[in-house]
Amino acid sequence: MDKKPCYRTQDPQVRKGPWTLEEDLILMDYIANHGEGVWNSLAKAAGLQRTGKSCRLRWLNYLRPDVRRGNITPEEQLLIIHLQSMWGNRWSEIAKHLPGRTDNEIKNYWRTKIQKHIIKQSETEINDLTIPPSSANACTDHRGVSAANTIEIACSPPSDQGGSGETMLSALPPAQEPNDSACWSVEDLWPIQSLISGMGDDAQYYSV
DNA sequence: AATCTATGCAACCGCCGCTTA
DNA sequence: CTAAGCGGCGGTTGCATAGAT
Repeated sequence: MDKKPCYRTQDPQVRKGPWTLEEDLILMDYIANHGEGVWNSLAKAAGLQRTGKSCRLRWLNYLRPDVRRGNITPEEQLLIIHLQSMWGNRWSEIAKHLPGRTDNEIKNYWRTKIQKHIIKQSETEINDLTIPPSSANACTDHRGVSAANTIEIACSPPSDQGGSGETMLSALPPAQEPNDSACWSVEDLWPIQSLISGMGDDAQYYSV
């Protein structure tokens, strides 16, 4: 527990905000020589004026050599949609099935690309049902995207999906039975393929 | 060309569970 | 048994920039 949250420290020695190239190099160099360890100690030992949490986040999401950056592939996108529909926002679990992708990247991708289209689609369906648009807008924040968190589509907790050696689509868990009255999935609203094709210009990046 | 708006992403925040002394 | 420290997670924010007007 963060009884004394690091970020609230008054210590002027603790830097926050974007990492500099120099800081990146220091962290990478230290981990290359000493390995990952207790992050708070690592930060001090490396001479970084950062919190352990900040170092860990930077390393895991950006500096780690096996981190893959760039466009999400169609296979990855399908997997994200499928796993999110089953597990909800358990990004770390989802990330385990996408080698080289971080939970933060998947989370951002979901919120900025997929969620947006879900809301648009929902609003379209709501309009089709002649429900006043104000109802559909009620769940959007100042960006109009955040509130899809309220779309609770988790159906089952993550379980052992057969190990991490599986390749993308072969790792797809069996689809949930739609007759679970307490749960529903993205697929219940529209087919995944139509979701992708509905992404318009974005779809050009996902063509196989 | 200048201004406004939307978008993407890196990083921060706060909470929780586990471990250890 | 309990308190403190740490790692980890999900949600949120702020900034840079691309695109629209």
